Amino acid sequence: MSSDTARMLRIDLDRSSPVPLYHQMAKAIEKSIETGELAPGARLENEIALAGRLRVSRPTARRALQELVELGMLVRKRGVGTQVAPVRVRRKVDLTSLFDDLAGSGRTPTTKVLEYSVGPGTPEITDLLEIPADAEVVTVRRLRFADGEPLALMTNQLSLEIAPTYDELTELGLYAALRTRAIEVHMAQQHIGARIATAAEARILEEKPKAALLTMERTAYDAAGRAIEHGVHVYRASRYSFSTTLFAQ
Amino acid sequence: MSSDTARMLRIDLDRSSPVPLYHQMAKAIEKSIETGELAPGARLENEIALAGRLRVSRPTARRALQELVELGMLVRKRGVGTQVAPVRVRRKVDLTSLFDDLAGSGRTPTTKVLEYSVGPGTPEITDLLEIPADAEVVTVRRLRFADGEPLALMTNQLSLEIAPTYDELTELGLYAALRTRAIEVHMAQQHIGARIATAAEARILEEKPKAALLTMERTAYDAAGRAIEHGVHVYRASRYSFSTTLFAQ
DNA sequence: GATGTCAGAATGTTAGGACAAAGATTTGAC
DNA sequence: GTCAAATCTTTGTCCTAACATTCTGACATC
Repeated sequence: MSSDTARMLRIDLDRSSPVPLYHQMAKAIEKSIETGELAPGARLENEIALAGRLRVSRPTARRALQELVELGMLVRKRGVGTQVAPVRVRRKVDLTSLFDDLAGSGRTPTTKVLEYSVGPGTPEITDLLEIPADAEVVTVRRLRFADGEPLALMTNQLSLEIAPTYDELTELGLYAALRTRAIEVHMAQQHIGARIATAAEARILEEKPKAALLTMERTAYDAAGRAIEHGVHVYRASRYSFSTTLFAQ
Repeated sequence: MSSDTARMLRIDLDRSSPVPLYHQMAKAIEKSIETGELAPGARLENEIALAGRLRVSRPTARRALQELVELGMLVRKRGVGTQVAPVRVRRKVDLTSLFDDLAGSGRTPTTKVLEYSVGPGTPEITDLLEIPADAEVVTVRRLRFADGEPLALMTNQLSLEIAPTYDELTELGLYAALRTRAIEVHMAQQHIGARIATAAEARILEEKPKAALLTMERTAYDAAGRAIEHGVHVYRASRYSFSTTLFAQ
């Protein structure tokens, strides 16, 4: 009954590292789970034994386990112990992964910049970006391809002050270009909807006239709550859909 | 300089309550933030002073503050202190709120059950629900209205063993009915897309022929990772869109 | 006047201990 | 044999204490 007995993990801690001990522990256990050394349902040692064996205090061991509970990888019950959570329950939180999930799914993303213009913003956009009404706004329109096939038409607007240059934009993605300027997106609000393609959109996206499009409107903010960017994206519904994993509470 | 001085919050702790002290503290501070007593950017006392004043240990105070940091309501910096986060950065994580956000937005949701049938499931659905291939499956088709106007057509399939009765379903929502049977949805995987309405869908939803529909396919799981329910929903894109708030990392 | 150094202030990490609460198991009474 | 009480195991809460790290600002130096 190997699934019934607690598993003794081999964990090496580097006490001279600046990485906290609890995080080293958490990463080591996480790795054991991902490699399958710890199967779903497997019981871990109790925290006192674990702490004793690794020569750390119980709070340190607890914090490591807690970190994994919050990631959904472990489940703990009083009087029972700590078990590895079932696979499906442990996906990480839906991050602001933009388009580059394409690369992750083995497709090759490319981009064509259709427009890069600077000018005064409409009242709507200066309001959304929380900049003065007379401030200059950069408008970027890009066509995104996957394996050479058009997939999405994206219009983004940013304050001129933080906007990447045309060259930066073509070489990196928008968010990657912003990151080189130390602008990090921390949070975004999105609205996802659908509508029929206009004639121009259908032509650009190589879709049939009046095809269904998936639309996404996003405003991104940095950690201080300042608006960074507003985007209106339309995707070919025949080729693309959003996948998310949601958690209760 | 009231925004420069640390704010002394009045916090009452009930030490005879079964609610942990750190959680009582966190809730009290959260309330102060929500009522505006603590404005965004306001500095809190340092954790040692806070702990001393409330007669709790520093770890307890830290844990309370940490809870609020994870909710995005506080920002802490070493050598600086603890500040209230800007408003927009602190929305809670997108929960599995299903349709009942309608009620929250002031519209009146009603439901008409179009179909409630029991029978053997297709291989696809028994596979998704992880039940034996010859198991019986309940199929429910419902039409959802907001303020009397059709909004969505939802088809849900569940194992017969856990399926609510017809009566339960009409009185409560699907998830509420499941909850009365102690079945809690913990996680769901969703795919959101778009397509053109079929003639039948357009008629039922009172849309124009070939209107754009927003589609959502969802499989819901309980905390143990068991599949509970699979649903295929189509929404009138002219009347409905999904709103989400995403966080990096 | 610009720059480097240092002290103070605040949070971050880690230790070790005591007791409480909840679930599982064993024991005991009937 | 069955049910309830007692016990054990395990995690949850809370405490005190010490040291490390980082940011800020003041001071001194060049």
